[in-house]
Amino acid sequence: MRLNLEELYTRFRRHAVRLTRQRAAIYTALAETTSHPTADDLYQAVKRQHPMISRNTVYYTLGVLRHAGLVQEVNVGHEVARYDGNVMEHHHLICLGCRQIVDIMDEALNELAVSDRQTKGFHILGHRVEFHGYCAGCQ
Amino acid sequence: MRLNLEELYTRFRRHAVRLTRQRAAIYTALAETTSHPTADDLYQAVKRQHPMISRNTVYYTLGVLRHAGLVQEVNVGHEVARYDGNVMEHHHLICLGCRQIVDIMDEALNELAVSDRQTKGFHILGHRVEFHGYCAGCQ
DNA sequence: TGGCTACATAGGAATGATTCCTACATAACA
DNA sequence: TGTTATGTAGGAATCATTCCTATGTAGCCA
Repeated sequence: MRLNLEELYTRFRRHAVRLTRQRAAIYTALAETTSHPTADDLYQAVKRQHPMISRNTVYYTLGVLRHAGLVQEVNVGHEVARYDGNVMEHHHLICLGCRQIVDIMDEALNELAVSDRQTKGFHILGHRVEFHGYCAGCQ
Repeated sequence: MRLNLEELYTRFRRHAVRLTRQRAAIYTALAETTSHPTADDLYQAVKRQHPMISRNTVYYTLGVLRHAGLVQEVNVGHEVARYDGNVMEHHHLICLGCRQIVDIMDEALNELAVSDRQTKGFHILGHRVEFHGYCAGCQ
């Protein structure tokens, strides 16, 4: 997905996030990939255009974007945090071989619920599903 | 669930894990709670009986038990790793307030599958579901 | 359009869970 | 009971992430 400046400006404005060159670069890098990069992947990518950018800015920005709902954090087990520019409700396939993460858009999964007997008095707001296995290349 | 020594001995034997005082203490502490403690929680608990135990032993032992399938790691977002002595197939409720984790045993969740259109060539071996919300106390 | 001000950034230091290293101890088997 | 492979303690190292702070700048207002 290619993003132009107006679109970027509108999105940030809508979520009350101040737009800077660094933020534009970080968000664009993330929104244009489906590979669920780590903070450091993004730092390395953005550094090509912004050699002076600091890792701290990347972390701080990801935090801001996440709070604003422009970005999601995806965690595979206890590994390094990875990020997802796709904020529509969706779930993940995780390859146990190459650790790649693939999005699944599936209405049935989105509508999943726990049986009342099992909610243990919780007020449930959302859920996450991850499937583990081996991708075509790793089988 | 109370564990006696014979039972412990049988379980470890069955999974080809060498039994030591430290391992017995760590595994027992974990198997007798449903609170999904962290490695440090277990270290603190076990230290009462074994003042000389090292944190390293706790980490190393949890690794061994996990590989042997006697213990599971549970990860909530990007927080500290937590452990679960319940190795039957099950899923989790997570409280966004107090961060407690509650087990859900639910056949329907265990049998969840992705629609074929969505497997993207993956050979799927298992899945995890976590529900997020607020527990009775935190609402 | 220029100036103000609250918020961003860079860069380095600090944190803290986890892992690594290694000398000593001990469970399990013969 | 002795041997040996494996476990343990303790301290050092790692490394993703967060904290600190001086300087820079986006966005608003006159």
